[in-house]
Amino acid sequence: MMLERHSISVKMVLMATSNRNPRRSDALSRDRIVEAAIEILDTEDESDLTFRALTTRLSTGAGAIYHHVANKNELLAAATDEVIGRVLAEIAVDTEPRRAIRAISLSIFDAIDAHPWVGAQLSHDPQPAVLRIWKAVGLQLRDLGVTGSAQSDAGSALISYVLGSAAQYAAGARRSPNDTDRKAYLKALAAQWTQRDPDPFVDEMATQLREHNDREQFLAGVEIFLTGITAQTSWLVPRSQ
Amino acid sequence: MMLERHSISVKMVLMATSNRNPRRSDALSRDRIVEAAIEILDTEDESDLTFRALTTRLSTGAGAIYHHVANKNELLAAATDEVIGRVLAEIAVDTEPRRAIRAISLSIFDAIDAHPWVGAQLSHDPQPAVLRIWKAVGLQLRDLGVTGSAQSDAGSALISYVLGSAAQYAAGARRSPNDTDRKAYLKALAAQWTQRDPDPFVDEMATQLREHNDREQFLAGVEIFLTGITAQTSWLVPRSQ
DNA sequence: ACCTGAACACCGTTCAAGT
DNA sequence: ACCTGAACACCGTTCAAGT
Repeated sequence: MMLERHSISVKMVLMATSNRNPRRSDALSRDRIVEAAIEILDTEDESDLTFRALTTRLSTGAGAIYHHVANKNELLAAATDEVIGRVLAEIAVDTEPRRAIRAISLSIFDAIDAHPWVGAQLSHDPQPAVLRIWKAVGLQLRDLGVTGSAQSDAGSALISYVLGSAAQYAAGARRSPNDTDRKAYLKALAAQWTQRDPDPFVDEMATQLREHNDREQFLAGVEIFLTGITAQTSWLVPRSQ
Repeated sequence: MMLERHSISVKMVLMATSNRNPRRSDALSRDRIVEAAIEILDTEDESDLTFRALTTRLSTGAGAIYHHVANKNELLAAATDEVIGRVLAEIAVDTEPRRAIRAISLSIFDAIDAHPWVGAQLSHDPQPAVLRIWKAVGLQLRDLGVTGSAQSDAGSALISYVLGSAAQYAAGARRSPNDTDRKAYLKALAAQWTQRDPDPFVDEMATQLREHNDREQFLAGVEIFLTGITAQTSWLVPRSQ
């Protein structure tokens, strides 16, 4: 509140410099808004992304943001698309489809590890980011010889698995930013399980829950998928071996 | 607004009858609140579940609800647990683990088809419903001979897949309540894909998207899983065949 | 065309006051 | 113990008014 006047003077300085350095212009744009949203989502809590927080950070009015973005949902989708797009673009082109599928899956997992809010977002409404993922996975499946509805089924299965894991993991990761917190969280969750259902079998499951490693378990799941797809494909099309 | 007075008089009638018929008592309880929440979520839009809507339906005050439920998140978790608990309890005990896993997966899929809001909820924070699902799946995997960390990995993979599919499907299903709407939605989404990325390969994917059947594709994914788990298990423990 | 910021129509949650 | 309902501290979104 007390910074209001100060932020105005900062803006005036920026306006002054922008005359000499147009690259540092403070002109509002969709990209700048999305960028600011990502910063807030990464730095603060997911609930801290409000239009009021955005207007403060961008030192502008609410209406100005609506001039570039239709609503909050579109803004969240754009932020998600930006993060996923960046991550998928970085994947090295690999000639071996199975290795490429592992790399794609893992890069999405890591992106959600770094930006937990993306995990929740990816299983919401039409997401442009999901098309990117479908294309990346689909191309590798094609190279693997999986086509037509089999490709659609396999792609759907893998993508649902990746997004499902991501969302599950992100739900916990949001409240445990580091490794120690994560372990404490899993321990508490395991205790909750055994308390809620005092059954020896649940006890065993709780032990596994406590001791598992997220990343390794995620990769184990990808392997189950690849094995399943390969086995089903080789059943139809015998390998040249 | 104008019904305010009327709802009060209705309540007074209920109070009068409750003296003679205690089973129809209007006493507030956690169960009654959860039940009312499920009704609103099923009947109206997800965003229509507000504490004001609840107080109107239960003809009470906001504070009364907070006396039985900690907050909105807990209410949503309880509603989700109620739906999933009901569905899992109905599954016939099947001696063949693979058939049982198919039944469990499908019943969760169908529950989310009937209550799309459950799909979004299941990939949020600690959900008691998720323990139920883990236990149901874990027991079948054990019967299949999968134990220890292999059981944990396989269970995690299957559950992530089921919840991921459910969330993806529910995201679309929320805005297309019937089959005709669903087809129109898929057609629009496919058109969006081809428009956003004019690539022959994306065109093929869009065709598959338009023509696929949700339920069949979901089951195809479960099959890929079962094949993968079986193949990996038989690799380690040769079948007695 | 782009931006401002007050105003609108909501939320979830709290809490003094009642029974 | 259980309930009431006004009040609080927020939201996303709109829109007349400015440049």
